Parts: sequence; structure tokens; C-alpha cells
Amino acid sequence: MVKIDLKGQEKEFEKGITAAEVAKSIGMGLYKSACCARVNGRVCDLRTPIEEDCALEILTFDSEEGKKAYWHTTSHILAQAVCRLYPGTKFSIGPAIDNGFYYDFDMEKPLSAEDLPGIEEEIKKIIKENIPLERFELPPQEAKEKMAGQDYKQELIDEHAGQGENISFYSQGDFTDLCAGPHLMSTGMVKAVKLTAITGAYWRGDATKKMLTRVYGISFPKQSMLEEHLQMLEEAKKRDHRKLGKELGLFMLKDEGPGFPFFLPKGMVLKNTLMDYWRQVHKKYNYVEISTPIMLNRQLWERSGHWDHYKDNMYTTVIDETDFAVKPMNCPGGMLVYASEPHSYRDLPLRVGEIGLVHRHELSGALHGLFRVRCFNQDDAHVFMTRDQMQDIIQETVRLFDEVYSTFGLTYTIELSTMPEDHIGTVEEWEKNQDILKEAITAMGKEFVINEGDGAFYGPKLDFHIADSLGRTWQCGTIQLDSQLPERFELEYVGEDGERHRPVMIHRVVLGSFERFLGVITEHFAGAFPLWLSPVQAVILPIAERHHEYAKALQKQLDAAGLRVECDLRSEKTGYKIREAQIKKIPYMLVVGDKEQEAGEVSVRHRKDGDLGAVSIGAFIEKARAEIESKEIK
RNA sequence: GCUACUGUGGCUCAGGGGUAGAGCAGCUCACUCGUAAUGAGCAGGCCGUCAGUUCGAAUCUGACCAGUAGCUCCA
Repeated sequence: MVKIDLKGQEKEFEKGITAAEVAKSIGMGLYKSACCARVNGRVCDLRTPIEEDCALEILTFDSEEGKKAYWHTTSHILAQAVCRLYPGTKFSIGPAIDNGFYYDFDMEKPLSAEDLPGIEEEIKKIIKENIPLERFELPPQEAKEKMAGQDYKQELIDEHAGQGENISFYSQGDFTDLCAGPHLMSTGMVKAVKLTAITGAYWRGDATKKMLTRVYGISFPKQSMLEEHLQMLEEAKKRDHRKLGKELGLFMLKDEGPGFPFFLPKGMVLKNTLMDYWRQVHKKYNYVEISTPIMLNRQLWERSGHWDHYKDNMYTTVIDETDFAVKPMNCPGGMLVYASEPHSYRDLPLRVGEIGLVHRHELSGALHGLFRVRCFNQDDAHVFMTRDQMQDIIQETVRLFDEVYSTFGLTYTIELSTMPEDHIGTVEEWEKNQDILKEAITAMGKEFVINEGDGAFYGPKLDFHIADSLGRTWQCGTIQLDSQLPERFELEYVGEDGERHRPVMIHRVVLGSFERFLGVITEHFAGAFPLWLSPVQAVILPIAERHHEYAKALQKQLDAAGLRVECDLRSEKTGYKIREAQIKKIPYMLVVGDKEQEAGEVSVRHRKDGDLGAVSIGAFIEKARAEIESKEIK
């Protein structure tokens, strides 16, 4: 007998019982919806026999792990369908991802979108057949024989064989795949499946290797859940900042400058308002501001290491027979500023901000609205400090980030990016700096994940990722620890002891870039910006022509009060004007007719709260100012 | 950059070998209107660019450019 702890309740079972049977003993409902199990904290199959006392949790589709097992099994069903329909296909990998699953195939004739419905039909058949999945293990040699002709599987087996492991397999009827699991008990558990996309993807994510055909899909235990999911994606599309940017007249992109955005008057108000806010916050945190040239000579970029490590992404030119490069980053210019005068330990930490326009030659396929452009304004800053100030400064910077993100109601996740292959500096230095970053955020009680090998070439970094409307995350803030550039530029300060010392520095951006951040908040607010950011804060809607004079006088008064106000003098019905103002997401609509004109009032309508009734002009100004001051999100 | 797809008036889109169509927006006129679309009229397009096939190309083919999804890369 074994004792099994089921969420705090202990029960006895016969030794060797499977997790599935335990689930059945609890109830048929749970048994039918069970996807996998957690035994002593480790996620595993429902078919796993339990040999000793343990804590057991049955995981359904409602849990993260349950979903993963569900989607992973669906990806095997997809592969089985492709295997039946397109014999000779070579299979690579097919994992569950955050939002569904995919499977990569190598086919003589790659699939096209028209093939998906046929594959979906075959998937439905396999589900209907309700084929049980079975797990077994083989030693590497036998595994290779089993997967004869499957080049990608051979490569995977060789890798695992190197670690001396047996290879685990799952088979479902006529299809067997090399897989670690866990998986559902049978194909019939999958109910609603939709293949969502077909694209190319490199084998092993390596651009030098062969491009395979990747089919994406998602599945749910209920048809209604699938429909809800598709509905959600439609809604997300409406928030796309590229669509809203066009509709609201914020920015545009033209063939004449791929990746180089044009800002239109309304977008410019947003950008400038963000910049004002940024300056205000940084003043509070004792930053000074500088501006360094957009183009500097090759010698400087060689000294900083950019010429060697970043040249392919830089725009270069020749001036008077000397190579120059347009800056892809602001740091080298910042180094020159620091080095231009002697510093005392009393100056440190020295916080130097720069809204710097940088240009990077990004690959054409990587461009994406304002999220990924070729020229952008970084909200950059470099903080120079002594070694023992590092902890404090990193924590102070994270507090600044928290203040800024919470102003917009944004949430983030943190990644710690470690030493890349292409790097400068010693391994010891890197490890020391990585530990400092780790300690600082751990001390603040923040969680983070490690992103192995993704650091900047000069140092490790903490990256702050914010999600867009489709759940894709974009790196906005980053804190990069750098002891290389101070070395290369021979930066110094005079210490308490009268000796010269080398400072350390961080590079950091909060917003990432004004452009990217604008894209993120456009989606976050679905274009309905808080009052303080709205390009147009109120629109005056006179009811008839005889109210035009009053409307114009009102606009002057509101202008004078510092509000951004438009006046709709077209001879249209009020309902029409309101509809237009709603579509443009203008926060306040001020309707004025006979009643308001007589009383010196405005009838206020809010885009979300609706009709708020008539108030005096002064009262409206006061209300609006208070809302702007508080940066309230509504 | 790679794979696949897309490219028609300011916007959204229909059409598709015989030289272009709708709705919205714009302009004009009438209506002077009370909280999400008043009506009528007018104007607006070398159908992404360049080649090729054809008597004839927006339509077929190719190359290029740009965009979209994903991969790679990245703030």
C-alpha cells in the first residue's frame, strides 16, 4: 500500500496504482477532465504508476501544466494527421507553447494554407477514433532503428544518448513519436481544434539551418471555449496600434522610409507629453540631461567595441575621407561627456539622461509598426557610480521603473539576460555583475526568469517585458550593468583617498523608446488615452448655428486654461457629432445649445461614463485639471 | 535576411484578359437639429513598381518594392 496526499487529504491505495485510477476513485468528472498529474511537485503522466508515498495533484485544462499536456497531445495528433495524409514527411519537434501548439515538418512539397482544412478533417477523425496513447522507453541504439529515416529524430536521439539516457516514446495507433511527455490518455479527450497559421521556422532556431514548415494550432475541451478564444483574438486586433495609429491620426509609415515612422500632429502631442512626463520623473530622481551628436567617427565606435560587434546594424558614411557612423546607441557619446572633465567621488552617483535619436538597420522582416523600427528616441540614461553604490542604484532604478509603469497601469515580467557568446570582458567579471543584478531584485522581492546568453555584448542586463494586446511581450525597460566601457574610455574619479579609481556604470531605459512605448500604451488603452495624454481632451459640439459664437468663445476660454480642445462647427446633427467624437476616443464632449448659452454652462458627456449633465465652465475646467494632475486612468 | 501570403480612390473592401465599382470620409446645396450615422448632388483611381506573354493586362508570368504572420535578430 502507498499513502497518497491529495491536497492535504491522505488516502491509502494499492502500490503501483496509476494517477488516472486515483483520479477515477475521486470522481468520474475529474477522471474525464484530467490531463496530467503532479507527483511530489513533478509534472508527469496520468499513466505513471505510483510506487511510494507521495503528494499527488490531478491537473486539468484549468491549470497551466494541464493545458500544456492537452496542447502537446494535440500537436501529436496533428503530426499523425500529416503522417497519414502526406507519407514521406520528416518530423522534427512539436511542443505546446503559451497559446496552443505547433509542429515542424520537413516535406518534399511544403504545405500551404489551403491544406489546413483537410488536415483538420483528419485530426477530427483521429479524435473520433479515440486512440489510446502509450508510453515506452528504448535504449538509444534501438531508438535510432525505430526512427530510421527520420533525420531530425536521429539528431535528437544522438543528443539524448550523449547524456546516457533511455529514450522515451509515445505512440498512438499508427503514429509513434519520440517525446518526454506528459500526454493525455487518449486522442478522444481533445474536443475543439483549430489550425491557426502556417509559417516557416528554422530547424533548431538556427538561421543557417534548413527552414521547415511550421503549423500552429490551438485546442480546447469545449467548442465554446475555442469560439471565445477566436473572439478574443478579433478584439485584440481592434486594439492593434498600427490600426489605431492610422484611425486616430497618430503616425504613419511610408514606402519611402521603411521602419522610419512619421509622427502626425496628434501623435506628436502624445510623444511630447510623454517626454515632458519623462523629464519630470527624472528630475525628481536627480538626473541631469544631455544631448550627444547623432553621428560620430569610426575611431570612437572602434573604441567602444560597436564597430566590431554591431557594425552590421549601423548606418555608416564617409565624410572628408573618414568613416562615420550614425549612432545606434548613445553610450559612447555619454562616455565622452563624462571623460571631458575630472570627477570626484562626491559627484557620484552621477545620473545622466539623454533622449537620444538612434538608428539601427534592423532586418526588413523584423519591422513591426512602432514596436520595431529603424530609428527611435531612446529614453536613455547612464549612471556612473562606485562599486559599493551599485546595489542602491539598481534598486533605485527599479523603483523609478515601478513608478513610471504604474502611472500607466502596466504590468511587467523581468528577465535576467546573461553572457552571450559574442562578448567583451572576463567570465569572472560577468558572473560578478550577474550576481549583483540578481541580489538587487531578489532583495526587492521581485521575481525573474533567466534568459541565458542574451545579455548585451558589454554586460548582463535586467529586461522588463510588457505584453501587447495579443499577449506578445515587448522589452521596454532594461538595466544593463557595464564595467567594460568605463575601462575602454579610461573613465576615472578621484576617491576619498586622493587616488584615481575606475567608476562602474549602468545603461538604462524605462520606456525602451518613446516609439515602442507609445505603441504599447496605444494598445493598452485601446486608443482611449487618459485625459493627461489625450491629443484632444475635449470637443465642443454646438447644436445649431446660432450657438457657434458661444462655442468659439468657450474654446478660447478652455485653450487659455491649458486644455487641448476642438470645436465641431459642421452643420450635422448632435448624434452624428457625438458618434464621431466617440470613434476618435475624445474623453470629453461638451454639448452647447440654448440652455447652456443662457446659463454660461456646458453639458458634459464622457466617452465612457456618458451624459454627466450641465456644469459651469469654471467647474468643468477645475474637474479636467484635477483629472490631468492626478493622471487618472478612466 | 528566410518561409508563406497580401498590395484596387484618404479609409474599409468587391471585381477580375476587352481599358474600373460600393460604403465611409471629402466638397456643394438643403435642413438648424439636444447625446453613437438627415437627405440630395459633385469630385476623386496610370488597380504597388518594372519587365514579359497577348491583337489587347488592373486581371496571366517573372523580378523588384512595401506590408502581414512566423522564424532569426532586437529598445
